[in-house]
Amino acid sequence: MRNWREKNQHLLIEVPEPFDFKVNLDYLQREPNECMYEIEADMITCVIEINHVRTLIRISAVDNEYIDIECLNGTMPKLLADKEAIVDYICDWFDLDTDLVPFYEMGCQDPLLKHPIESFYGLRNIGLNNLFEALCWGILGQQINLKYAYRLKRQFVEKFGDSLDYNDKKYWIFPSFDKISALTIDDLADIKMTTKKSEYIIDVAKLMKSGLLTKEKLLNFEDFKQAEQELTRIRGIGPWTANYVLMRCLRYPTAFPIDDVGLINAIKLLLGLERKPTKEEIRALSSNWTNWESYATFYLWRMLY
DNA sequence: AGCCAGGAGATTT
DNA sequence: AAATCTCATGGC
Repeated sequence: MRNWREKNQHLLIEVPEPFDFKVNLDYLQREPNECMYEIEADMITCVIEINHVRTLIRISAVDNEYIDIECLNGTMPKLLADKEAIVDYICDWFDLDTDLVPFYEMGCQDPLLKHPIESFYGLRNIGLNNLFEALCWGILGQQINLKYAYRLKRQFVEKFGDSLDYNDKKYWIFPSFDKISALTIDDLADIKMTTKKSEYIIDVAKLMKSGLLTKEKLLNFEDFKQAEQELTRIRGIGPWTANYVLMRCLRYPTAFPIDDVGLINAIKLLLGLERKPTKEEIRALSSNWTNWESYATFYLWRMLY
């Protein structure tokens, strides 16, 4: 676990090097319709669940040396284990335990990664800690533009999620698989995702409720290919969604959504191509990214959005 | 107005 | 196996 300490009801986590809080904050606030957290005055406010207790936290940075976590409403847990759980959550979310130096050493000589690395130096692969949320977000976002995907997510969250109120604002908690598993397609009808997507999301919720699909299980595979296979066996989860979730939630460094249009368009942009690169061309261009495919994808996406 | 969107499953060839 | 169709709505 990273070094951290408590001071005046705040938790202070030492950040790794390289890390740039502002760059990560810019990533988090790139979408105005994001509904899972609020960002104001360089502070992130959101709800996290620690041992089934909902805690409203505010995250900021102290001179880019510490990440500062304040528990609002006097919700700082008493137990050391719960404080550590908050620290763990933040380390996971901001991917603080990955040593980025080898990525930058590789990437600074890579024709595709050179520019993104210079532009977003200190950016981490910001995660989606909640597996159900990551799966829903992946399924819901298939084959639609991102703006619309964020609208669908907001509708889904505001209809089926809970929220905490603080200073006249609502802070949302992503709907639980427990709740969604009990729904029918009709319940999801006024959220305008396709009927198929509604089916897939309810089925995934049922699978998670059954206990057959857990983060622990997906993390315990030797090889990410096995985890990928475990996911793609599920209806509605193809290679793109599987790799997206393995990258953003399970954090397999070799996860690589190679068919992603964002990745394709970022490469097209960076190389100034008239047409989209083929899959074979992308394979060739990414051949030196071994064990950093996930980070490379994240940085290339950032060039577009 | 018309193509495209951070795809996947089903169907046809 | 590989190509094609369908889902379906909105962004630009």
